[in-house]
Amino acid sequence: MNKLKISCTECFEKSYCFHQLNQHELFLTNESRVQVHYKKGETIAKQGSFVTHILYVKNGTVKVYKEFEGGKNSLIFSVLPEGSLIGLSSLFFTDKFQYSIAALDSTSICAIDKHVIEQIVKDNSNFGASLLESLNSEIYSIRSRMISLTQKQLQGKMADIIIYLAENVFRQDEFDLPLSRKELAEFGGMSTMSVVRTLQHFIKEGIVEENKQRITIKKKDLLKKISLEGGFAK
Amino acid sequence: MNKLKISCTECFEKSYCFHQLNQHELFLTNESRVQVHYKKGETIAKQGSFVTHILYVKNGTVKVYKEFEGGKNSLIFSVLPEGSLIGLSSLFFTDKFQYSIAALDSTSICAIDKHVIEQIVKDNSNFGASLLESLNSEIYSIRSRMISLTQKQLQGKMADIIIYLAENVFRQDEFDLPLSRKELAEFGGMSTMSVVRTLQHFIKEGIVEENKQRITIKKKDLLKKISLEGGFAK
DNA sequence: CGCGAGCTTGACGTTGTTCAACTAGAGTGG
DNA sequence: CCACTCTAGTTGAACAACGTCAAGCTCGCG
Repeated sequence: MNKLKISCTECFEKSYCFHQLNQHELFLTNESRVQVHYKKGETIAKQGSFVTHILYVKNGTVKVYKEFEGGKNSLIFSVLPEGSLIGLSSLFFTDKFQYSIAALDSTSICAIDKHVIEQIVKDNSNFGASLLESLNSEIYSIRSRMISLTQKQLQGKMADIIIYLAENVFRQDEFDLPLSRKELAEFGGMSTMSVVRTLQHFIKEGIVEENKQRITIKKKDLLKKISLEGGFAK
Repeated sequence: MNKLKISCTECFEKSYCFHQLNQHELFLTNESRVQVHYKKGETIAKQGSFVTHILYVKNGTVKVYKEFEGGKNSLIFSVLPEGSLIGLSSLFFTDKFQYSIAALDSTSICAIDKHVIEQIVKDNSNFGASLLESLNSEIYSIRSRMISLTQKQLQGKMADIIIYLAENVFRQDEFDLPLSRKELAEFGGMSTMSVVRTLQHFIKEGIVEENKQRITIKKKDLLKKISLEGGFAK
């Protein structure tokens, strides 16, 4: 039991929100906690099903996405690295997942009972405040993506995606791309073909390199410039 | 003083979050409260300036929008009716407005000191919980708009805008349109010309009527169908 | 009565998608 | 170890959607 508690404490080191919890509260979350492992590509949560738990990405990478009728295309809202919490946006709001979640890599998830979290919010207002901060950061991020998707041309969107992955997900300019061309398209609100062409263009220009799955950003300044100018570069 | 307190209580009747406040807390908000009136078209807050207050729309209608370099075009994130709170998404997060706010109608705003609100969050966790609910509702709404703007064609987007205004802003199928064609375009992520054409098409089909500024939805089912099918109707 | 801003319309150009054919590489079974 | 297949990626050409340009219109207002 004590061992579990320590484990839970370590688990939350990467998540700022949980720094607000005291020992007792960590004990409660730990009590209600279940850890599950997913392989690349597996569905973690399905849009429409019940949200009984808040999910913590212990390690791995996941995508949050909306599925549409017909089943073919989707819209990926976010790609999240380890240390992320999923489902906060259902707190006090809905008991159904509005979106689906899938593993992009081999991924470990800790599931914590949603009611336990909601109860802690009511007991510990600092925790609530830090959740507010976290959600506001999420709102800011969604709106930024919305600007990218609605105001920019292909090259600008593509640049934004690469910058997003480098800065928010992997935190370095070289990383293994966990998304297929099709998924990149669903992330950028464009067609698969356009992703291919735009990426190919970036590679030919020496802006990025691709080696197997490994992406290296070679000209970050130029990439940022393309992002700003929406793709009208030159 | 007592009179002011009553006024503040009434003022918040439309805003669910403030139901959580006790008499003392309502007194505090009231103490720090300033009421300002804006004419149609006036800027209430400017992107980049300091957020010192949370704004409550006492009456009127406002738009929240992102301005871009060059100054010509913008992206309207939301159109908010009376009873809305603006600036919640800056709580515990940023001290600058990320976006601008302007009056679409003759509008009265109550400004409440942000630090007072943040303090109340720390004292009253029910208030925090209800803010979480409110923000989560906002996240849901932003994502819905994101889907509309990225996945649908002109007709689908236009249908979504009309439905949004009817259901979320005016709460009836007949209302005075507070947005110019240009603003509708900025709301739908499309060009002014496309707004004109699409609206005109809807009018010719008898889906909506326009009389002066007054919009009347005549075939709501068809409008919803167009929204669902993304504009590929028929 | 004339002016100007917002609205409308058509013709045209650009951007990005679709379709279809082709290629490369990974996994499978003989 | 080699076909064999299957999927993901690539490429070009035709096409559709949407934006841009330019001109004319309407209506409120001085």
